[in-house]
This record gives sequence, structure tokens and C-alpha cells, in this order.
Amino acid sequence: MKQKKTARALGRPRSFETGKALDAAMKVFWCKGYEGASLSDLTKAMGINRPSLYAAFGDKESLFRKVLDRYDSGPAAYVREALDQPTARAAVEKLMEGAADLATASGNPRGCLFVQSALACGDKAEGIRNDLILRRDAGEKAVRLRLKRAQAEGDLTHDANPADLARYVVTVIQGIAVQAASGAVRPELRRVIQTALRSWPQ
Amino acid sequence: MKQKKTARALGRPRSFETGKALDAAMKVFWCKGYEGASLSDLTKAMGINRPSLYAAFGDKESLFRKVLDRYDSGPAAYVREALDQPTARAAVEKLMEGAADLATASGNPRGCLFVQSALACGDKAEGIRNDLILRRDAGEKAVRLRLKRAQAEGDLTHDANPADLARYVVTVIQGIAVQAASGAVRPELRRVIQTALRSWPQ
DNA sequence: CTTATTCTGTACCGTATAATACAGATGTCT
DNA sequence: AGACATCTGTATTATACGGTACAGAATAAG
Repeated sequence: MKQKKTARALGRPRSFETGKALDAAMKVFWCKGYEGASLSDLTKAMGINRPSLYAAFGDKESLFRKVLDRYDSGPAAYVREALDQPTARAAVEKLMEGAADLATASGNPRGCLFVQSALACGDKAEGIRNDLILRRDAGEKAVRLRLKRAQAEGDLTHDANPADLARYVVTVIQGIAVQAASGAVRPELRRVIQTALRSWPQ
Repeated sequence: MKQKKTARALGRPRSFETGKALDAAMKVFWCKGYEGASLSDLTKAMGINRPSLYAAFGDKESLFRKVLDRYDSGPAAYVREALDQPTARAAVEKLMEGAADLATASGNPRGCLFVQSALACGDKAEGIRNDLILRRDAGEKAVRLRLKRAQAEGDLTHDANPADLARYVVTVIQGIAVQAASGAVRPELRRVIQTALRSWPQ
């Protein structure tokens, strides 16, 4: 083996870091949605030109999917952290607070990329819309499994319904995303969360 | 102002009913969002051609605003009905159930036009996006006023906070809209509502 | 009838879009 | 050094978009 980890960079090196470029693209998609973000918006924000974008990330759809993956392991990483909380109640609280914080974080666009980038769209973006639905469903499933585990551990009352509770939690979180995209500020969303948590089974 | 219906219009009569055409346009915008709905989509669904559309409704933005007004007094009319319920608790329950029913009604697109037609968008649609935010805020304000009234009438405990509760209710309703747009079915949303109402101050 | 008025349908315009061809630039490797 | 591989930037492509000009069709009034 060679010594350096990314040693073999044959040919002219990239003039940009793909990670930074993806972050810039993420913000554009986050602000304007998948359809609303034009390639000119993207290349301008990423600081590269079109052929470089295509060579590095493929077409617009492929770039967007890479952005989704990066969002998943970046801004949305709070989800896994929240689900690792010792109790179901703490996990749900962290989930909601993490969502509110992310959706109102300064320096980021408002709201949630998974919710607002293709909630309704034209025919060409149907694949993207369905992909986002799958990713949101995956989040809900993770919450449901966590609550089932909590119930098995005696951490959640036996008459509670993990599936219903998970859907409720995700519904509130998605509502928070809409609220944030509409200009709601963090303290307001915190109070929404406090109210929402009052329905939590003892 | 318009002439009376008894007065015949001069010139060649319209070959379509504006109400029906607006309903068709509504469904297109509801499905595809403001940006995702092309003029070709619209004229095809409305059964008219472009110049007729422009003569009757103005440009795309003007048409969309007319559609919003029609949605307000049509599918979204359940809101006023719900707020007229005798108690705050009944009003909120009707609000949520009406939202779930509308967002999952067969024959309609899934979800809520006010939520999903321009949650994130390109620069050209910023005006539309802001208009929708105002309309959603107006709904929240109506709920808040109803809850304040309820508190004055002794129908809501004095330590409850109408503003916080109203925002919570609207957040849940908007979450329900996202859920419906993602494929959630009515019984699932009904159970979400039952859970959400457990946070209601007794 | 003629005239005035309004709507319909075709065909079109300018622009913005996503996506590429190609030539030159910049690096690694032998 | 020279060969090779990859990236950059300009300039271009075809297509779809929102919006219109214009001629003809349909009706009311005179």
C-alpha cells in the first residue's frame, strides 16, 4: 500500500472541496426546494461551474440525493442521538427539541429539508418526492421501534400504542417544520413542544 | 362591478364555467404546487386554452390567488364551522378532524393546498410563498381568538395559554397535512388527533 | 342585414432551464 | 522532459416555460 490515504489524485486536482460544495447545494435546496433551485442557483452558491458540478455529482437529481445523504448524517444526525436517550420520554423530548432547534438554527435555512424540498411537485420530480416520503417514513419507523423497545423495557405503559405515539410525534415534528418555514421562532416552538408532551402517557 | 345575471353579456359567450375551471386549476396546484404546475398542466385540466385562461383569470400568479380564495370558501370552509362549536374543546376537535378529512378526502389531492403549494420555492414565487404564510397565520389567529373567547366565557381554564394552545393546534394540523401528503390514511390521522387531544387542558 | 364586442384556437415570442462539446489548464507518473 | 489523466471555463445545445399577436368565430344590438 501507498503511504497517503488519498494519495492517488491523477490529473488536474479539484479546485473545490466536495463537502463544502455539497453544503452549499444543501442550503440552496433547503431554501428553494428541489424544483425551485435552478442549476444557476446551485453553481453560483457552490462556487463552481456546470461541467464541474456534473463531473463531481452527476445531474441535478443525483446531486440532490447526495445532499439528502449528507443532510441525514449532518443536520439530521440529532435523530439517532435523541433515540439513544435512556427513556422513551426523554427520547421524544430530544427529538422534538432537536427538530425545533434545527428548523430555527441561525445560519441555516428555516424548516426541514426532508419536509419542504418536494412536498408537492411536478411530474419530473415525482421520484424525488417519493424518495423523501420514504426517508420520512424511515424516521417514523425508527421512533416506533424505539417506543416498542421502551414498552418491552417497561419504560412505557403497556396500554400505550407505540405506532400511534410514533405517528403523533412525527406529525408534531413535521408541523414544527412547517411552522419554522413560516417564520415561527424557537421559543414559540418550545412552547408547542411543552404542550405536545402533555399528551405523553404517564 | 359585475352585471346582474339577468343581463346578457356582450360578445361571444364563454365556452366554460369559471367555477369549474377554477376547481380544475385548484386540483392541479394542490397536487403539484405552485411552481410544479405548468400552464400546460393547467389549461389541459381546465379544458381551455391559454388565451382564454389569461383573459378570464390573468397570469399564473393571479390565477393562483383566485384559486386560494376559492379554496378558502370551499374546501377550507370547515374552519369557520369548527370555530362556531359551542366549546373550545369541541372547536379544536372539529378543526383537527376537518383537516384530516379534507387532507384525505377521496376525489381531492392529498394534503392541504395552503401548506404544500409553496412551502419552499424559487425567487419568482416568493410573493406566493409569503401570501400563503399570511393565510396560515390568519388561521392561527382565528383559533387564538376563539380560545381567548373561550377563556373569557369560562370554557377554558384560566391558567391555559390561548396563544400557545392555538399554535399547538395549528402545528398539529399542519403536521397532519404533511402526513396526508405522504400517504397517511384517515384512521391513522384520527388516532393522531386522539393522542393530540390528550394534551388539552381539562 | 351590418356593426360592435367578446371569446377561441393556432401559432408564435423571448427567456430560462437542464445538460454538453470542446479546448485549454493543471496536476501525476514514468 | 514527455505522456497521460482529470478538471476548468466558455460557449452551445435542445427543450420547456410563461405569456401574446392575430385572425376568425359567436353572440347582442341597431
